[in-house]
Amino acid sequence: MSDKTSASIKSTASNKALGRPVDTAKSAIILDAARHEFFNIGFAQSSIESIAARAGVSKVTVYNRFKTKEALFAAAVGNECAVMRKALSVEATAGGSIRERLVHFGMEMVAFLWRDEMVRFERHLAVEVEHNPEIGLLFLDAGPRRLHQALSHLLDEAVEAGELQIDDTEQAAEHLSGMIKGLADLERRFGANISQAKIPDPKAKKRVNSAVDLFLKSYRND
Amino acid sequence: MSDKTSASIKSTASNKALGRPVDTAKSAIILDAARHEFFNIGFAQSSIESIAARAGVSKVTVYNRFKTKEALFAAAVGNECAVMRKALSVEATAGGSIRERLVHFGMEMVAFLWRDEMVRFERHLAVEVEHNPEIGLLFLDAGPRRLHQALSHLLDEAVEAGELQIDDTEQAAEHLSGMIKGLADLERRFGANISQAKIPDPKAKKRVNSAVDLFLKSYRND
DNA sequence: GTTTTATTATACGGATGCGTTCATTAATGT
DNA sequence: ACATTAATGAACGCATCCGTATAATAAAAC
Repeated sequence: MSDKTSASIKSTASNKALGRPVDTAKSAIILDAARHEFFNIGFAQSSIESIAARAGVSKVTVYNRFKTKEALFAAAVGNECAVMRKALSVEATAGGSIRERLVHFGMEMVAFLWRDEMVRFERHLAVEVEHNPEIGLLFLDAGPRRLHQALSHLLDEAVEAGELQIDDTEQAAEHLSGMIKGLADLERRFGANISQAKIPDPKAKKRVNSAVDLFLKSYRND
Repeated sequence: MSDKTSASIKSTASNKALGRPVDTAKSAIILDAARHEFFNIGFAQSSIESIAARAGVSKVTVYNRFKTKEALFAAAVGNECAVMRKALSVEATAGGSIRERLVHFGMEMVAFLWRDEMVRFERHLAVEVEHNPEIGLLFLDAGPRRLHQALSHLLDEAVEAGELQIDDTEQAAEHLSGMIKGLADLERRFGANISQAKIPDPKAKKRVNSAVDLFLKSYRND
């Protein structure tokens, strides 16, 4: 992807490229501007010109880094997914009782999903998946599947520690995360503007707690 | 909405309107064509001209019935929601054991949600909600909230019949439907093309059954 | 200075599409 | 026949925007 540094095969041992060097910082700035436009007003409504303007960059520069508008969109999605990966990898659930750990996981998950940017990202991404299925898989691998693995792993550890008794931890993880999202997930995606209340979802605490209750009532080892 | 029949206040007792009558069938045809375009390729990608062509109608006729493109979209959404209401009202869950009834409900729900048209409808609707929150509420009232009420009602009846013991049936309904959708809901929205397998979701049966199992393990009255 | 490359500003060709206008034709009544 | 309204077809003004091209400027090495 970045083989522009070794410009010519016949070049001498001098690694330095000739002429004005590429401003590497600009790519990230462009991607950030693209993220802002694409996931706030959508792919079709966004224009390369406005993205370039927001990035403080010429339109031609954008085209020099990204072949086409769709390529820029795909790159922006990839970038967001990379950010998501990082955010989800820090999420090492701390100690406490199994109930506390599960509730903590659930509340973290809700807080993560109910963010305004996340809602908009999901919305605009879902539409473009129809036109470009790869970006959908990119997101699934970076977000949901990763979260699911993390929860499954948490359950596995609890099973090994003798706290829970579960045959199929992956199935159990799917059930728990499904309950945590619940009907509220639809309200999140189709309901009135999200970012009006400070708390992402006022009923989240109750929902997560009762979900964990129901979960533990069956799986707790006692 | 249809006060064009009583054209003039000063008109005589003759109810019949003057001149060529409006072809009332055309509105439905236009809405159907609009549905096809809007929910397959999206609002921005759809053009009034192509919708009119698909409907076998002049572009001007479309503008005569619907003031603007956005109004046409909103009307198409309303129409789809009306269809959804009808489809969901027929869903009188038949008899059988409580387990059978819940599994039946779950499988019907999955079959309904996993349809290709439903997936695309959700996708394209969710994006436009950002620009027009009303249509989101229209959908929520016609679909998810209605489904939730139906399930809650089913649970209420089972509680009254002594089959289940539940404090908060609405919360319980939310948990059950959440488990039924599970992680697969995300695969549905962001995964590879849906309509390749005949069965909507190959793991649906297992997921629904285990969800009902977990549900009944806590709430069954025995 | 010169050379080389990156970047900008500007303009262009080509296409699309909304919403409107106008003249014409079609379908009803009287 | 006539009057009246619906609907069509075609064109228009206006705007947006992708992707490209061109001339000028900026930043580095020599």
